[in-house]
Amino acid sequence: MPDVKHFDPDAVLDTVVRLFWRQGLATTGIQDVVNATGLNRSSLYATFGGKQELYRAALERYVDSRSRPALGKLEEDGRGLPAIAEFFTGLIETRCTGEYARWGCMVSNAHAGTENSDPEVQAILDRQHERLREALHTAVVSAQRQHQLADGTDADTAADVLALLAHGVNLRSRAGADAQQLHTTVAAAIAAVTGTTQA
Amino acid sequence: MPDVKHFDPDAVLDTVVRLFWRQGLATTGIQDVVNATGLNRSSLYATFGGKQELYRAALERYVDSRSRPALGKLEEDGRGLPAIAEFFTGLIETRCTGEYARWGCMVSNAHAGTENSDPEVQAILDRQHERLREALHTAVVSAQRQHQLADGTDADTAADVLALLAHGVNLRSRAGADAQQLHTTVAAAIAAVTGTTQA
DNA sequence: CCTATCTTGGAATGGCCGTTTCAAGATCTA
DNA sequence: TAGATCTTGAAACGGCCATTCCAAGATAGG
Repeated sequence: MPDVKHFDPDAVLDTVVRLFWRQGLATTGIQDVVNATGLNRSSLYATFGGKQELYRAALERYVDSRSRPALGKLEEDGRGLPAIAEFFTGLIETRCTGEYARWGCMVSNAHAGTENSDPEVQAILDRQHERLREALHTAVVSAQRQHQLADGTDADTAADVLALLAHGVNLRSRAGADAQQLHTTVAAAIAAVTGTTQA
Repeated sequence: MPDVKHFDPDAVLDTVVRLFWRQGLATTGIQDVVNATGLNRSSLYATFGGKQELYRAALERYVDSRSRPALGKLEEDGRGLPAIAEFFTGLIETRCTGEYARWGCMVSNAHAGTENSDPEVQAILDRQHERLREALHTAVVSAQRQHQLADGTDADTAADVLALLAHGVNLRSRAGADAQQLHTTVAAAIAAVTGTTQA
Protein backbone atom coordinates (compact mmCIF):
# COMPACT_ATOMS: atom_id res chain seq x y z
CA MET A 1 0.00 0.00 0.00
CA PRO A 2 2.88 2.39 0.51
CA ASP A 3 3.99 4.99 -1.94
CA VAL A 4 7.09 4.20 -3.97
CA LYS A 5 10.24 6.26 -4.53
CA HIS A 6 9.94 8.81 -7.30
CA PHE A 7 13.60 8.52 -8.28
CA ASP A 8 16.35 6.01 -8.86
CA PRO A 9 18.70 5.88 -5.85
CA ASP A 10 21.59 4.57 -7.94
CA ALA A 11 21.32 7.36 -10.47
CA VAL A 12 21.21 9.86 -7.64
CA LEU A 13 24.26 8.25 -6.09
CA ASP A 14 26.14 8.67 -9.37
CA THR A 15 25.49 12.38 -9.21
CA VAL A 16 26.54 12.51 -5.57
CA VAL A 17 29.75 10.67 -6.42
CA ARG A 18 30.67 13.43 -8.81
CA LEU A 19 30.17 16.04 -6.12
CA PHE A 20 32.21 14.32 -3.42
CA TRP A 21 34.84 13.18 -5.90
CA ARG A 22 35.53 16.69 -7.11
CA GLN A 23 34.96 18.68 -3.94
CA GLY A 24 35.53 16.29 -1.09
CA LEU A 25 33.38 15.73 1.95
CA ALA A 26 33.88 18.90 3.96
CA THR A 27 33.47 21.32 1.05
CA THR A 28 30.29 19.73 -0.28
CA GLY A 29 27.10 20.84 1.44
CA ILE A 30 23.79 19.07 1.58
CA GLN A 31 22.44 22.04 -0.34
CA ASP A 32 24.87 21.20 -3.16
CA VAL A 33 23.53 17.67 -3.19
CA VAL A 34 19.96 18.95 -3.27
CA ASN A 35 20.76 21.29 -6.15
CA ALA A 36 22.66 18.70 -8.16
CA THR A 37 20.21 15.84 -7.73
CA GLY A 38 16.98 17.80 -7.74
CA LEU A 39 16.00 15.69 -4.78
CA ASN A 40 14.40 16.98 -1.66
CA ARG A 41 16.14 16.99 1.68
CA SER A 42 13.53 14.67 3.12
CA SER A 43 14.02 12.11 0.38
CA LEU A 44 17.76 12.32 0.78
CA TYR A 45 17.71 11.70 4.51
CA ALA A 46 15.05 9.03 4.25
CA THR A 47 17.00 7.14 1.61
CA PHE A 48 20.62 7.53 2.60
CA GLY A 49 20.68 8.79 6.17
CA GLY A 50 22.93 11.69 7.05
CA LYS A 51 25.82 13.28 5.18
CA GLN A 52 28.46 10.88 6.43
CA GLU A 53 26.49 7.85 5.39
CA LEU A 54 25.82 9.46 2.04
CA TYR A 55 29.54 9.97 1.56
CA ARG A 56 30.26 6.38 2.47
CA ALA A 57 27.67 5.17 0.00
CA ALA A 58 29.12 7.42 -2.69
CA LEU A 59 32.66 6.24 -2.00
CA GLU A 60 31.57 2.63 -2.18
CA ARG A 61 29.77 3.28 -5.42
CA TYR A 62 32.86 5.02 -6.81
CA VAL A 63 34.93 1.98 -5.95
CA ASP A 64 32.43 -0.43 -7.44
CA SER A 65 31.65 1.46 -10.60
CA ARG A 66 35.00 3.10 -11.38
CA SER A 67 37.98 1.53 -9.62
CA ARG A 68 37.10 -2.13 -9.50
CA PRO A 69 36.20 -2.50 -13.17
CA ALA A 70 39.58 -1.10 -14.13
CA LEU A 71 41.33 -3.39 -11.70
CA GLY A 72 39.31 -6.34 -12.90
CA LYS A 73 40.31 -5.64 -16.45
CA LEU A 74 43.96 -5.46 -15.41
CA GLU A 75 43.69 -8.66 -13.43
CA GLU A 76 42.13 -10.64 -16.25
CA ASP A 77 44.37 -9.26 -18.96
CA GLY A 78 46.97 -11.99 -19.21
CA ARG A 79 49.40 -10.15 -21.45
CA GLY A 80 51.72 -9.11 -18.66
CA LEU A 81 53.70 -5.94 -19.32
CA PRO A 82 51.35 -4.57 -21.99
CA ALA A 83 48.45 -4.97 -19.58
CA ILE A 84 50.25 -2.96 -16.93
CA ALA A 85 51.21 -0.28 -19.41
CA GLU A 86 47.66 -0.04 -20.68
CA PHE A 87 46.30 0.22 -17.16
CA PHE A 88 48.45 3.22 -16.41
CA THR A 89 47.79 4.79 -19.80
CA GLY A 90 44.07 4.61 -19.17
CA LEU A 91 44.52 5.93 -15.67
CA ILE A 92 46.42 8.98 -16.83
CA GLU A 93 43.93 9.69 -19.62
CA THR A 94 41.04 9.54 -17.17
CA ARG A 95 42.82 11.80 -14.71
CA CYS A 96 43.97 14.41 -17.22
CA THR A 97 41.34 14.63 -19.95
CA GLY A 98 37.58 14.58 -20.33
CA GLU A 99 34.90 15.17 -17.75
CA TYR A 100 36.98 14.06 -14.80
CA ALA A 101 40.17 15.88 -15.65
CA ARG A 102 41.87 17.26 -12.55
CA TRP A 103 39.45 15.48 -10.23
CA GLY A 104 42.10 13.03 -9.09
CA CYS A 105 40.92 9.71 -7.68
CA MET A 106 38.20 9.76 -5.05
CA VAL A 107 40.06 7.12 -3.06
CA SER A 108 43.37 8.94 -3.18
CA ASN A 109 41.64 12.19 -2.31
CA ALA A 110 40.03 10.56 0.68
CA HIS A 111 43.47 9.44 1.85
CA ALA A 112 44.67 13.01 2.14
CA GLY A 113 41.56 14.59 3.61
CA THR A 114 39.66 14.40 6.84
CA GLU A 115 37.43 11.79 5.28
CA ASN A 116 39.65 9.03 6.62
CA SER A 117 38.93 9.93 10.24
CA ASP A 118 35.83 7.79 9.83
CA PRO A 119 36.91 4.20 10.55
CA GLU A 120 34.51 2.82 7.96
CA VAL A 121 35.98 5.08 5.30
CA GLN A 122 39.46 4.09 6.42
CA ALA A 123 38.52 0.45 5.95
CA ILE A 124 37.32 1.14 2.42
CA LEU A 125 40.59 2.89 1.61
CA ASP A 126 42.72 0.05 2.93
CA ARG A 127 40.65 -2.55 1.16
CA GLN A 128 40.87 -0.69 -2.12
CA HIS A 129 44.62 -0.21 -1.81
CA GLU A 130 44.91 -3.93 -1.21
CA ARG A 131 42.87 -4.62 -4.33
CA LEU A 132 45.13 -2.34 -6.33
CA ARG A 133 48.20 -4.18 -5.08
CA GLU A 134 46.68 -7.55 -5.83
CA ALA A 135 45.67 -6.62 -9.35
CA LEU A 136 49.13 -5.27 -10.09
CA HIS A 137 50.66 -8.32 -8.48
CA THR A 138 48.66 -10.62 -10.70
CA ALA A 139 49.76 -8.71 -13.77
CA VAL A 140 53.40 -8.74 -12.71
CA VAL A 141 53.30 -12.48 -12.09
CA SER A 142 51.68 -12.88 -15.47
CA ALA A 143 54.55 -10.98 -17.04
CA GLN A 144 56.98 -13.10 -15.11
CA ARG A 145 55.50 -16.29 -16.47
CA GLN A 146 55.95 -14.98 -19.98
CA HIS A 147 59.59 -14.18 -19.30
CA GLN A 148 59.04 -10.48 -19.82
CA LEU A 149 60.84 -9.62 -16.61
CA ALA A 150 64.46 -9.59 -15.62
CA ASP A 151 65.51 -12.51 -13.47
CA GLY A 152 65.33 -11.83 -9.76
CA THR A 153 62.50 -9.37 -9.97
CA ASP A 154 60.30 -9.67 -6.91
CA ALA A 155 56.66 -9.56 -7.94
CA ASP A 156 55.45 -8.40 -4.54
CA THR A 157 57.62 -5.34 -4.18
CA ALA A 158 57.21 -4.49 -7.86
CA ALA A 159 53.45 -4.41 -7.34
CA ASP A 160 53.87 -2.31 -4.20
CA VAL A 161 55.99 0.22 -6.02
CA LEU A 162 53.51 0.51 -8.87
CA ALA A 163 50.65 0.92 -6.42
CA LEU A 164 52.36 3.82 -4.70
CA LEU A 165 53.13 5.25 -8.12
CA ALA A 166 49.44 5.18 -9.02
CA HIS A 167 48.68 7.26 -5.96
CA GLY A 168 51.33 9.72 -7.03
CA VAL A 169 49.77 9.99 -10.47
CA ASN A 170 46.35 10.56 -8.96
CA LEU A 171 47.68 13.27 -6.70
CA ARG A 172 49.68 15.19 -9.22
CA SER A 173 46.97 14.97 -11.85
CA ARG A 174 44.68 16.90 -9.53
CA ALA A 175 47.16 19.72 -9.56
CA GLY A 176 47.04 19.75 -13.35
CA ALA A 177 50.19 17.76 -14.06
CA ASP A 178 51.00 17.36 -17.74
CA ALA A 179 49.64 14.08 -19.14
CA GLN A 180 52.56 13.59 -21.47
CA GLN A 181 55.06 13.89 -18.68
CA LEU A 182 53.10 11.48 -16.52
CA HIS A 183 53.09 8.98 -19.38
CA THR A 184 56.84 9.28 -19.74
CA THR A 185 57.48 8.96 -16.03
CA VAL A 186 55.18 5.98 -15.62
CA ALA A 187 56.69 4.22 -18.62
CA ALA A 188 60.13 4.66 -17.11
CA ALA A 189 58.91 3.38 -13.76
CA ILE A 190 57.36 0.27 -15.26
CA ALA A 191 60.52 -0.42 -17.19
CA ALA A 192 62.68 0.11 -14.13
CA VAL A 193 60.60 -1.92 -11.75
CA THR A 194 60.35 -4.86 -14.11
CA GLY A 195 64.02 -4.74 -14.91
CA THR A 196 63.34 -4.25 -18.61
CA THR A 197 64.95 -1.59 -20.75
CA GLN A 198 62.88 1.26 -22.06
CA ALA A 199 62.03 1.86 -25.70
CA MET B 1 53.77 55.88 19.49
CA PRO B 2 51.71 52.86 18.56
CA ASP B 3 51.26 49.81 20.64
CA VAL B 4 53.27 46.74 19.70
CA LYS B 5 52.13 43.14 19.14
CA HIS B 6 51.86 41.07 22.27
CA PHE B 7 52.82 37.82 20.55
CA ASP B 8 55.26 36.33 18.05
CA PRO B 9 53.59 35.89 14.65
CA ASP B 10 56.02 33.16 13.61
CA ALA B 11 55.38 31.10 16.70
CA VAL B 12 51.67 31.49 16.13
CA LEU B 13 52.09 30.41 12.54
CA ASP B 14 53.84 27.25 13.67
CA THR B 15 50.80 26.34 15.70
CA VAL B 16 48.51 27.14 12.79
CA VAL B 17 50.60 24.96 10.52
CA ARG B 18 49.93 22.02 12.77
CA LEU B 19 46.20 22.62 12.58
CA PHE B 20 45.97 22.93 8.80
CA TRP B 21 48.49 20.16 8.27
CA ARG B 22 46.49 17.66 10.24
CA GLN B 23 42.95 18.79 9.50
CA GLY B 24 43.10 20.61 6.22
CA LEU B 25 41.61 23.96 5.31
CA ALA B 26 37.89 23.22 5.22
CA THR B 27 37.75 21.24 8.45
CA THR B 28 39.70 23.77 10.49
CA GLY B 29 37.65 26.63 11.87
CA ILE B 30 38.84 30.03 12.99
CA GLN B 31 37.64 29.01 16.41
CA ASP B 32 40.11 26.12 16.34
CA VAL B 33 42.87 28.58 15.53
CA VAL B 34 41.78 30.86 18.35
CA ASN B 35 41.73 27.96 20.79
CA ALA B 36 45.10 26.57 19.71
CA THR B 37 46.98 29.84 19.57
CA GLY B 38 45.31 31.61 22.48
CA LEU B 39 45.12 34.62 20.21
CA ASN B 40 42.09 36.79 19.82
CA ARG B 41 40.11 36.98 16.62
CA SER B 42 40.95 40.64 16.19
CA SER B 43 44.68 40.00 16.45
CA LEU B 44 44.41 37.13 13.99
CA TYR B 45 42.61 39.12 11.36
CA ALA B 46 44.76 42.21 11.90
CA THR B 47 47.95 40.20 11.51
CA PHE B 48 47.17 37.63 8.85
CA GLY B 49 43.98 38.74 7.12
CA GLY B 50 41.26 36.18 6.54
CA LYS B 51 41.26 32.40 6.73
CA GLN B 52 42.47 31.86 3.18
CA GLU B 53 45.46 34.14 3.63
CA LEU B 54 46.22 32.47 6.94
CA TYR B 55 46.24 29.09 5.21
CA ARG B 56 48.54 30.39 2.51
CA ALA B 57 50.91 31.78 5.11
CA ALA B 58 50.84 28.49 7.00
CA LEU B 59 51.48 26.47 3.84
CA GLU B 60 54.41 28.68 2.95
CA ARG B 61 55.79 28.33 6.42
CA TYR B 62 55.41 24.55 6.23
CA VAL B 63 57.34 24.54 2.99
CA ASP B 64 60.07 26.78 4.33
CA SER B 65 60.47 25.16 7.71
CA ARG B 66 59.80 21.51 6.93
CA SER B 67 60.08 20.58 3.25
CA ARG B 68 62.87 22.81 2.01
CA PRO B 69 65.36 21.95 4.73
CA ALA B 70 64.97 18.26 3.93
CA LEU B 71 65.36 18.93 0.22
CA GLY B 72 68.35 21.16 0.84
CA LYS B 73 70.01 18.41 2.83
CA LEU B 74 69.38 15.95 0.01
CA GLU B 75 70.67 18.37 -2.58
CA GLU B 76 73.90 19.08 -0.74
CA ASP B 77 74.56 15.51 0.25
CA GLY B 78 76.98 14.43 -2.44
CA ARG B 79 76.99 10.71 -1.67
CA GLY B 80 74.52 9.75 -4.38
CA LEU B 81 72.50 6.63 -3.68
CA PRO B 82 72.97 6.69 0.10
CA ALA B 83 71.70 10.27 0.15
CA ILE B 84 68.55 9.28 -1.71
CA ALA B 85 67.99 6.29 0.54
CA GLU B 86 68.46 8.42 3.62
CA PHE B 87 66.05 11.03 2.34
CA PHE B 88 63.28 8.47 1.96
CA THR B 89 64.10 6.79 5.25
CA GLY B 90 63.74 10.09 7.05
CA LEU B 91 60.55 10.85 5.15
CA ILE B 92 58.92 7.58 6.16
CA GLU B 93 59.99 7.97 9.78
CA THR B 94 58.51 11.45 9.91
CA ARG B 95 55.29 10.29 8.33
CA CYS B 96 54.79 7.19 10.43
CA THR B 97 56.20 7.89 13.89
CA GLY B 98 56.32 10.70 16.43
CA GLU B 99 54.18 13.79 16.70
CA TYR B 100 53.32 13.97 13.02
CA ALA B 101 52.52 10.32 12.45
CA ARG B 102 49.58 9.88 10.09
CA TRP B 103 49.49 13.58 9.25
CA GLY B 104 50.84 13.01 5.76
CA CYS B 105 52.54 15.90 4.04
CA MET B 106 50.79 19.26 4.06
CA VAL B 107 51.74 19.78 0.40
CA SER B 108 50.49 16.36 -0.70
CA ASN B 109 47.34 16.85 1.33
CA ALA B 110 46.71 20.17 -0.36
CA HIS B 111 47.03 18.44 -3.74
CA ALA B 112 44.08 16.20 -3.01
CA GLY B 113 41.81 18.69 -1.32
CA THR B 114 39.91 21.78 -2.27
CA GLU B 115 42.84 23.86 -1.12
CA ASN B 116 44.28 23.84 -4.63
CA SER B 117 41.33 25.73 -6.07
CA ASP B 118 43.15 28.84 -4.92
CA PRO B 119 45.58 29.76 -7.73
CA GLU B 120 48.16 31.01 -5.25
CA VAL B 121 48.06 27.71 -3.40
CA GLN B 122 48.28 25.87 -6.69
CA ALA B 123 51.41 27.84 -7.53
CA ILE B 124 52.98 26.88 -4.22
CA LEU B 125 52.21 23.21 -4.88
CA ASP B 126 53.73 23.29 -8.36
CA ARG B 127 56.80 25.14 -7.16
CA GLN B 128 57.34 22.68 -4.35
CA HIS B 129 56.90 19.68 -6.62
CA GLU B 130 59.48 21.21 -8.91
CA ARG B 131 61.87 21.65 -6.00
CA LEU B 132 61.38 18.01 -5.02
CA ARG B 133 62.17 16.90 -8.57
CA GLU B 134 65.24 19.11 -8.73
CA ALA B 135 66.62 17.89 -5.43
CA LEU B 136 66.15 14.27 -6.44
CA HIS B 137 67.61 15.03 -9.84
CA THR B 138 70.71 16.50 -8.27
CA ALA B 139 71.14 13.44 -6.09
CA VAL B 140 70.65 11.06 -9.02
CA VAL B 141 73.20 12.94 -11.10
CA SER B 142 75.53 12.80 -8.15
CA ALA B 143 75.11 9.04 -8.01
CA GLN B 144 75.68 8.86 -11.73
CA ARG B 145 78.99 10.69 -11.44
CA GLN B 146 80.13 8.16 -8.90
CA HIS B 147 79.18 5.28 -11.17
CA GLN B 148 76.57 4.00 -8.76
CA LEU B 149 74.00 3.73 -11.53
CA ALA B 150 73.49 1.32 -14.37
CA ASP B 151 74.51 2.66 -17.75
CA GLY B 152 71.74 4.30 -19.69
CA THR B 153 69.80 5.43 -16.64
CA ASP B 154 68.07 8.70 -17.40
CA ALA B 155 68.49 11.05 -14.44
CA ASP B 156 65.44 13.13 -15.34
CA THR B 157 62.89 10.36 -15.45
CA ALA B 158 64.46 8.64 -12.46
CA ALA B 159 63.95 11.80 -10.45
CA ASP B 160 60.38 12.10 -11.73
CA VAL B 161 59.57 8.56 -10.68
CA LEU B 162 61.00 9.08 -7.22
CA ALA B 163 59.07 12.33 -6.83
CA LEU B 164 55.79 10.60 -7.62
CA LEU B 165 56.79 7.84 -5.24
CA ALA B 166 57.27 10.36 -2.46
CA HIS B 167 53.72 11.57 -2.96
CA GLY B 168 52.54 7.98 -2.78
CA VAL B 169 54.35 7.51 0.51
CA ASN B 170 52.85 10.68 1.92
CA LEU B 171 49.38 9.62 0.92
CA ARG B 172 49.48 6.08 2.21
CA SER B 173 51.15 7.07 5.44
CA ARG B 174 48.13 9.21 6.26
CA ALA B 175 46.00 6.10 6.06
CA GLY B 176 48.30 4.41 8.57
CA ALA B 177 50.45 2.40 6.17
CA ASP B 178 53.03 0.21 7.83
CA ALA B 179 56.42 1.93 8.02
CA GLN B 180 58.36 -1.27 7.50
CA GLN B 181 56.51 -2.06 4.31
CA LEU B 182 57.02 1.46 3.03
CA HIS B 183 60.75 1.13 3.69
CA THR B 184 60.87 -2.11 1.75
CA THR B 185 58.88 -0.76 -1.15
CA VAL B 186 60.89 2.43 -1.38
CA ALA B 187 64.18 0.55 -1.23
CA ALA B 188 63.02 -1.64 -4.09
CA ALA B 189 61.93 1.40 -6.07
CA ILE B 190 65.26 3.16 -5.61
CA ALA B 191 67.10 0.04 -6.65
CA ALA B 192 64.89 -0.43 -9.68
CA VAL B 193 64.94 3.12 -10.86
CA THR B 194 68.69 3.38 -10.58
CA GLY B 195 69.23 0.07 -12.26
CA THR B 196 71.08 -1.32 -9.28
CA THR B 197 70.34 -4.63 -7.64
CA GLN B 198 68.84 -4.80 -4.24
CA ALA B 199 70.54 -6.08 -1.10
C1' DC C 1 52.38 62.94 31.94
C1' DC C 2 49.80 63.32 27.86
C1' DT C 3 48.15 61.75 23.68
C1' DA C 4 48.32 59.67 19.12
C1' DT C 5 48.35 54.98 17.45
C1' DC C 6 48.09 50.47 17.42
C1' DT C 7 46.45 46.09 19.80
C1' DT C 8 43.23 43.53 22.25
C1' DG C 9 38.96 41.50 24.23
C1' DG C 10 34.44 40.27 23.48
C1' DA C 11 30.19 40.76 21.65
C1' DA C 12 27.51 40.97 17.51
C1' DT C 13 26.87 40.25 12.41
C1' DG C 14 24.43 37.82 8.63
C1' DG C 15 24.67 33.61 6.49
C1' DC C 16 25.06 28.87 5.85
C1' DC C 17 25.53 24.22 8.16
C1' DG C 18 23.35 19.47 8.78
C1' DT C 19 19.24 17.85 10.45
C1' DT C 20 14.27 17.52 11.81
C1' DT C 21 9.48 18.18 11.54
C1' DC C 22 4.99 17.87 9.65
C1' DA C 23 1.31 18.55 6.68
C1' DA C 24 0.14 17.50 1.86
C1' DG C 25 0.58 14.34 -2.00
C1' DA C 26 1.19 9.98 -4.28
C1' DT C 27 0.81 5.05 -4.58
C1' DC C 28 -0.80 0.32 -4.17
C1' DT C 29 -3.72 -3.16 -1.82
C1' DA C 30 -8.08 -4.73 -0.65
C1' DT D 1 -12.93 3.48 -4.25
C1' DA D 2 -11.32 3.60 0.63
C1' DG D 3 -7.52 3.95 3.37
C1' DA D 4 -3.03 2.57 5.09
C1' DT D 5 1.75 3.72 4.22
C1' DC D 6 5.34 5.75 2.38
C1' DT D 7 7.29 9.91 -0.13
C1' DT D 8 7.64 14.60 -0.87
C1' DG D 9 7.82 19.65 -0.32
C1' DA D 10 8.81 23.52 2.40
C1' DA D 11 9.62 25.67 6.37
C1' DA D 12 11.99 25.80 10.65
C1' DC D 13 15.62 24.30 14.00
C1' DG D 14 19.69 25.36 16.86
C1' DG D 15 24.39 25.83 16.06
C1' DC D 16 28.49 27.09 14.03
C1' DC D 17 30.76 29.66 10.10
C1' DA D 18 34.03 33.57 8.78
C1' DT D 19 34.15 38.19 9.52
C1' DT D 20 33.42 42.92 11.54
C1' DC D 21 32.88 46.36 14.91
C1' DC D 22 34.00 49.13 18.82
C1' DA D 23 35.21 50.27 23.29
C1' DA D 24 38.98 49.40 26.53
C1' DG D 25 43.89 48.68 27.17
C1' DA D 26 48.73 49.07 26.16
C1' DT D 27 52.61 51.41 24.22
C1' DA D 28 56.11 54.86 23.07
C1' DG D 29 57.28 59.60 21.46
C1' DG D 30 56.95 64.52 22.86
